[in-house]
Amino acid sequence: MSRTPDPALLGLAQGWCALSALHGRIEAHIERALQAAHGLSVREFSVLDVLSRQHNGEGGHLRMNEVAEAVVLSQSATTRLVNRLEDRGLLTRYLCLTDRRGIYTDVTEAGLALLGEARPTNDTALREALREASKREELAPLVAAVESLAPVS
Amino acid sequence: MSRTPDPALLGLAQGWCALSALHGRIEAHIERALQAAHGLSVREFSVLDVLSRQHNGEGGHLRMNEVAEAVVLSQSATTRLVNRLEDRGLLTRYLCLTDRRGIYTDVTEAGLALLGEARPTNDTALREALREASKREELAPLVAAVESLAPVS
DNA sequence: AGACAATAATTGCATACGCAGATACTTGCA
DNA sequence: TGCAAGTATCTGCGTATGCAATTATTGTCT
Repeated sequence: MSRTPDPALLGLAQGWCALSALHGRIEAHIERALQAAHGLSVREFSVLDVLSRQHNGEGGHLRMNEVAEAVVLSQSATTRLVNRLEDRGLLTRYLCLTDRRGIYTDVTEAGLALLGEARPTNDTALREALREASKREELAPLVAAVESLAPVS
Repeated sequence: MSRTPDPALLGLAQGWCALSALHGRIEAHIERALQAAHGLSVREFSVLDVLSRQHNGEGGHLRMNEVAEAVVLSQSATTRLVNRLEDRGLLTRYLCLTDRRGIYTDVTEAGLALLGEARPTNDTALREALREASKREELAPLVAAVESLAPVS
């Protein structure tokens, strides 16, 4: 009845399961920390972080759809997320001059300040979540993989 | 102005970012496939999968809160998720006889059948998503880590 | 037994999400 | 110029989520 069709495939499924579980645990933990301390959701923090990085080098600013892809969110959700941050004065919108379909965003001083405050909270919560997850047998190897991702360079 | 306080910490943040992005991409891809082919969400599939495994050995059935932890979901969301599956006739609820606070669930024949149909869809979509993600430089190492998670054993 | 804390599950509420359709702008081609 | 196709963003709608409060059951202590 219940056969094991493909061992390699079973491994893949387990890997995905572990990835999903680890992601869920970390996200929940950081979400609570950021929300309690700064009234920011994980995604809001993530967007501010991405936008602040792109602005740093004064290279090319990101269009809405590029932001959406960077944080893996639908375009509609990105629109509303940016709306929220704009309403709170954390960033500003402005149209692209050469193509008025495109919309750019700048993180304001207030946004950068909040981001700066929130970053330690985020990092601490991340470390805690990883430490907690590494206690679970099925998650430990993935935790190790994440920790060894960008070691030096 | 913008200093780099702790390189190790930066690595952690990048690792978490990659983990998050990879998870989001895989989930979105599988979600579309499962939804289109079987009207199942990723989480619904996940719950059916977990429950069917636990029932196999006829070991101990899972309580609601154990299910919630297994799929990393709040208890309220789990209640409603199980409600949906029960309404569709994919599983049944029954009270634990020795502790009437606890509630157990059995996957029905229909549930097992649907799960069996959906599993190949899930696996195929997972492979596609991983293959796609491995093309992205920042995700490739994590993809490799996931793929090498449960190789043999 | 009776009171009180602890545990399991559910429900009310506000919010964020994705999909599909609508709107605004640009580009290409006649 | 004028019109069709393509691209970027936003809006309407239904649904899933988490938190906090609620209900039901069990265990403990006197």
